[in-house]
Amino acid sequence: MTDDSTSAGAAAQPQTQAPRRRRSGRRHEILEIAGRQIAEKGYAEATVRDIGEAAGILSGSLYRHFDSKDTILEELLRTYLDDLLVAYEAVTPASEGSASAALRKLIQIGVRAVHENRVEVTILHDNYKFLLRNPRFTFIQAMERQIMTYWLRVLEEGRATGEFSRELNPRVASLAIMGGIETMVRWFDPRGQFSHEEVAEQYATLHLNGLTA
Amino acid sequence: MTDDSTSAGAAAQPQTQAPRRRRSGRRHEILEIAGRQIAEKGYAEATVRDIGEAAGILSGSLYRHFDSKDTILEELLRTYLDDLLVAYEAVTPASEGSASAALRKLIQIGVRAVHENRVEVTILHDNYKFLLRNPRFTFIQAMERQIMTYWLRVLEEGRATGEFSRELNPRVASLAIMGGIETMVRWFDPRGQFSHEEVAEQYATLHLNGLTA
DNA sequence: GTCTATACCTAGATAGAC
DNA sequence: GTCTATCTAGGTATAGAC
Repeated sequence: MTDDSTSAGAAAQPQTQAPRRRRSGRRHEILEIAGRQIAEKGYAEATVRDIGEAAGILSGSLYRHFDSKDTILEELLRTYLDDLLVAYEAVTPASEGSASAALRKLIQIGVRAVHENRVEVTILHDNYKFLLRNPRFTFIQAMERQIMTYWLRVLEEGRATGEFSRELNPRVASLAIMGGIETMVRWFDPRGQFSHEEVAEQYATLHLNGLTA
Repeated sequence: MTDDSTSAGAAAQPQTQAPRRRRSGRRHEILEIAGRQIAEKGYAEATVRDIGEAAGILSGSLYRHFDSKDTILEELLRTYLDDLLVAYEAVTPASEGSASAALRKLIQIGVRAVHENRVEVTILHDNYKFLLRNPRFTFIQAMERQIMTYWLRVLEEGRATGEFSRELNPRVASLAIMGGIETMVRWFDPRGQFSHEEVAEQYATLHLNGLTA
């Protein structure tokens, strides 16, 4: 079950034992290697033998670091989604200015995530059906629902103030925009014609023009 | 290889032997059942035993109808993409009116495909990585590239005539729009708040506003 | 913490009777 | 065209020596 809740109580914790974020070095290194393998080949297709080989050890040795292959995947995705949620959360108030400014930020965060966390976004995108059907990964749905609320809040506010068109349903518009961002993982090349900032700017132009009445 | 070119010539064809579209009934029925299984569970996860069971036969019996599991998948996707290409091809000239009208049609075709060919679109979306990495399915890339040229032609024409904004790169804009359409497979519910025609209309509104300068 | 060796399972596919 | 029975390959995971 790999339940890392601090059930035994934190009071009894001895001196130097960092309970979380142990960053054992090797463990973290293997996690990154595994992520690259899974992103490149797909979760089912990247075997534990592949991951072991890429890390310079045999598959059996992986199980000294992780309970199972699923554990590796879960750790990768949880870490990423935690950070993404924090980033989105910070922009949602939209207090500082217009809804347009807030939407621009949402788009920038999404596009940047594709660029900077390519491995995780790729894994999430390519294995979505598997992840949704697996009880172990239901946290993903919950976190994405949370992200959706941040988008909705911005679009609804823009619609309420008349900044955005009344014709457009906030949920449909959000999904249309987010879908376009997510599928970037399939074509975006950081060494191509456009940097990720430029792509974000184009997306923002397109959708802000599109939404404003 | 499944090469169905009419190499032997059509002249020597005997009377009642329909060479293509044999629609043997049972074969076609199994194909639809298999499609549903694969769309629901994922290609790797839908086993030949699952497919057989859903069809009321044992897995071994499937091989009287199809050479392999891959054959089933290939036939499903080829048929769908063939039809989709034809639909897109018909609209591309954009001769009849403005680029806006043409783009609206492209969007309608894409959205309608998600609705009417849900099984195939779902399979294509969920197993994209696998399909790209498998030499047997390279035809998919070729056909999608062809579809992309249709979109590009419309967006470039609109940009050339000044109908669409110069700031937007046609390829980036196409991908943003198409990505939003494709990911509909993950949320669109025909019995939900909006029909597929209404979703298409919203998408068209959003993106036509977004593109027009 | 890694290796050797292997258990155990499930997948796609096949042979031959009916 | 379906069933019975089974092969073979390759997957995750484990046990125990080093």
